[in-house]
Amino acid sequence: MMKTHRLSWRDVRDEIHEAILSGRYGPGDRLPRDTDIAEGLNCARSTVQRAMQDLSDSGLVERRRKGGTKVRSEPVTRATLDIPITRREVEQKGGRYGHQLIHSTRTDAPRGVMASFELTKTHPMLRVEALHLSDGRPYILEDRWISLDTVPEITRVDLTTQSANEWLVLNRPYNQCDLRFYAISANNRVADLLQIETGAALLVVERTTWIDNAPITTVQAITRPGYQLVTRS
Amino acid sequence: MMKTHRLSWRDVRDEIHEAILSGRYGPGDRLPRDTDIAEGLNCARSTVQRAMQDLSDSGLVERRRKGGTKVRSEPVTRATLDIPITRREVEQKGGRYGHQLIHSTRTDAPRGVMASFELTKTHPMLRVEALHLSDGRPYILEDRWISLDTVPEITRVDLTTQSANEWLVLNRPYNQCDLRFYAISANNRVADLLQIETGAALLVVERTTWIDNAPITTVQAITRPGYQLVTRS
DNA sequence: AACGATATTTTGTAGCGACATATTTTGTCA
DNA sequence: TGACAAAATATGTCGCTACAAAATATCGTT
Repeated sequence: MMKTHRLSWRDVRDEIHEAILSGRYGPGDRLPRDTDIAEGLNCARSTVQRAMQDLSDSGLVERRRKGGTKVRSEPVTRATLDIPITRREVEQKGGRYGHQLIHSTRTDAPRGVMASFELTKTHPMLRVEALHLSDGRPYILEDRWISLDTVPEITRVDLTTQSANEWLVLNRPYNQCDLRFYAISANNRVADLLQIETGAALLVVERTTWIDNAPITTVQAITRPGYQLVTRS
Repeated sequence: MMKTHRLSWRDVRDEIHEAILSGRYGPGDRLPRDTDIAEGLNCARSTVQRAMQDLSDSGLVERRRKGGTKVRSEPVTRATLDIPITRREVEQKGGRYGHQLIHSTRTDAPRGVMASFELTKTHPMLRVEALHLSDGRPYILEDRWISLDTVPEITRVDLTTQSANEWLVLNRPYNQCDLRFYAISANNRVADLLQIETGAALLVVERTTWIDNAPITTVQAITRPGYQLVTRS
């Protein structure tokens, strides 16, 4: 007796995925309900559920209670990025990490920073500018604002020894994180600090983090020319 | 009788997350095994499993069979990006979408394209340059290479009517996708096509897709100045 | 026909049990 | 001591059941 190999939820997922790719179900179409698919494939509904959840997470289908499962009519490319702490990133690429504090100042949040945090009232902050180095050469220039209300102890940290990036990641984990990526032209000051030509195109990674809706930090990381962000495999 | 509210896996996840944030478990520490946590919280192991899986997906902990669950010693920021088809993106922002074919040529893949696909042999391709417009103004300039082996029917598609971007996404779904982001300075040709100043800093999104390891397309999308990529909320 | 209450349907989630699988630890033998 | 085999252990997965929650469909009333 041929013992038919038990289906894994990945198999089920790929089966459904395949059915969509092959055009059996087009954008906007409704798929059969989980129990029917389960019966058709001879597996448990929980297996179909897991498969569907995965397809839903990856943006291929949309599920609604009672409404059933539909193929997304406007497909999206959904990608996941890993952004490690900078020291780790440099070391992973085989460089020797270093960092350099440029200055650290107490001041209230300006307009742009308040907007990043969605704040309405003035908020005391520590502004820290620092340079991350790889093999002694400038790698990333960061302009960071840290909430003194949420992270008062930052004033007692020696930011010349440990970068604010590293101290925060290790000591102040966050709940919520917004990222944005864009390009800028190096102005004279940035070019000088990064030791590059004025006007060079640079990728900027802006990150804002909160814990339980309380602002922690927002940072604008200006990368050196040629820097690339790549999705994880 | 106090009806103790049944714990959801999200509650369990948050509980564990909290335990890590509060420092009860530091980077590199091993967490108790699932069954013990389940007993401690008075829920089923499957609930803890789901919670742990989520924490593992979000990069906070690492799990290994027999090895147990450990708090990641090198934390990462993990973010998810949605990249819609360009027409959709323009319309969502309230613009009127248009596109314009610049040229379309049959030719073998050059070095860079072969590298993107990890190809070793020459490969026939269709190179398509096109401009996406928002309210009649240049929005994204794309330089695309399409595999004629994998997608031969592209030669019969009228790319002046429908953009290659849209036709491919709707007709040739992919299995695997690599993305990379970087910044470039507009050269004369790019500046001319996008109607901007030479030397402006532009964000580039490069995307390469496969189906079952067969190359489909690779595209370099050069965005107009000020363009930002934002993580989904 | 319009509205609101109620029933129905479909997905979402929790619990339990059983096995599968990967990895480490231990044990055995040369 | 080293190499290999076997046992132990923690997570991973599947099936099943029961119930919860959300969205839609239905029906009765005005």
